[in-house]
Amino acid sequence: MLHLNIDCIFAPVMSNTRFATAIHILTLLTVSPGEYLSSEWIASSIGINPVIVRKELSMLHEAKLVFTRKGKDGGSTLNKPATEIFLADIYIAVKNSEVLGKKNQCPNPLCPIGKRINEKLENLFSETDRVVINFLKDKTLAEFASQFH
Amino acid sequence: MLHLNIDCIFAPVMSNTRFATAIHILTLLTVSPGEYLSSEWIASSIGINPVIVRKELSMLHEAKLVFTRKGKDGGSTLNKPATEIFLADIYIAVKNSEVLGKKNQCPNPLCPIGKRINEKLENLFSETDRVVINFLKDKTLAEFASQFH
DNA sequence: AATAAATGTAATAAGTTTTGTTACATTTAA
DNA sequence: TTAAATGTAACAAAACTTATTACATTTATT
Repeated sequence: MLHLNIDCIFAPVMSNTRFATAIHILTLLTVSPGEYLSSEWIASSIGINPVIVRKELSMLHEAKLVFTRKGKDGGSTLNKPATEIFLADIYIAVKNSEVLGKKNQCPNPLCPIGKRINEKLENLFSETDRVVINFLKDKTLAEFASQFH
Repeated sequence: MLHLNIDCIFAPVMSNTRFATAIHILTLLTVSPGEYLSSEWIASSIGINPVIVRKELSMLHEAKLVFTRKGKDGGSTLNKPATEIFLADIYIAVKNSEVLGKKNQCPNPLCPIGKRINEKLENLFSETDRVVINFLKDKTLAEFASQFH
C-alpha cells in the first residue's frame, strides 16, 4: 500500500518538528506490527523528506526503540512492544533543548544577578524538564496509537 | 480523553533565550524596588543588545508585569509586587504566538495516521503545556529572586 | 526653550538552527 | 546480478533568533 504525495498548501512556518516526526514514525510502526516500513513510505505519510526520516530513525535506533534492516525489503520495525515504549523515551531521544529554552551565554559576572543567574536557571530548567518527563513517562506509545482505531 | 483546546502554546522544545532574558530582567527589577532601570543597564547585566531588552520589556508590558517610563531618567519597574508575579505568567508572556506548536505541516490525508495525527498531537501538546504551566504557576518571581541574597 | 537621556519601533543584517536535497557507498533478498 | 533499501556526508535552502542602526518621540532638568 502506497501513499500518494500531496503538495502542501500551507505557508512554510515550521520550527522544530522532531518530536512530532518521531511519534508519527513510531505510531506507523505500532499499527503495522511485524512489518518493515521503508523510510520513503513513512516519509510520504508524514509529508517530509525520506532522509529526514532515516536520520530520525537513526536516533530512535540509538534509543533502542526501533530495529532497522538494510538492503532489499529492508525497513524499520519496533524493537519492543508499544506497551513498553513511553512517550518520555521518545521525548528524551529527540530533545536537544530544555522546555524553558536556552540561557544567555554571557551574563555579566560583575553583576550580582548576572554572576549567578545561569546556575539558578539551570535548576529551574532541569526541574521543569523533569516535570514534563514525569508526565510523559506513564503514557505509552500503545495508548497513543490506539487513538487511531 | 480528548480536550477541546484549540490554542496550543506548548512546544516540545523552546530553543530561544526569551524566557531566560525575561526572568533576568524581572529579577533585576525585583532586587531594585522603586528604581527605574534603563534598557541599556539591564542589557549590560544580561550581556545582550539593549534593543532586545526593550522588545522583551514591551512583551512584559503587554502582560502587565512591568511599568515603563519614557524620557530622561526613564526606565522600567515592576508593575506589581514580585510576590504576585508567577513564573507561569512569564512563561506565557514570552511564548511566540505565531507558533502554536511544532507539528509537521502536511501529513498525508490519505494515510489513516497522517489524516488525524495533528489533532491527536494537539491534545498531547496542550495537556503537556498545562502540566508545565501548573508547575510554574505556584512559583513566584519573589522566590526566584530571593535566591540571590 | 534647549538639552540630554531615555523609550519605541522599523528596517535590515548577521548568525544559528532546522529541514531539504543530492549523491553514492553499502547492504541484502531473490 | 539486479533491484531496492539503508547510512551518511556534503551541501543548499528555509526559517528562526539575535544584533545593529537609525531616528522619531518623550520627559526631566537646567
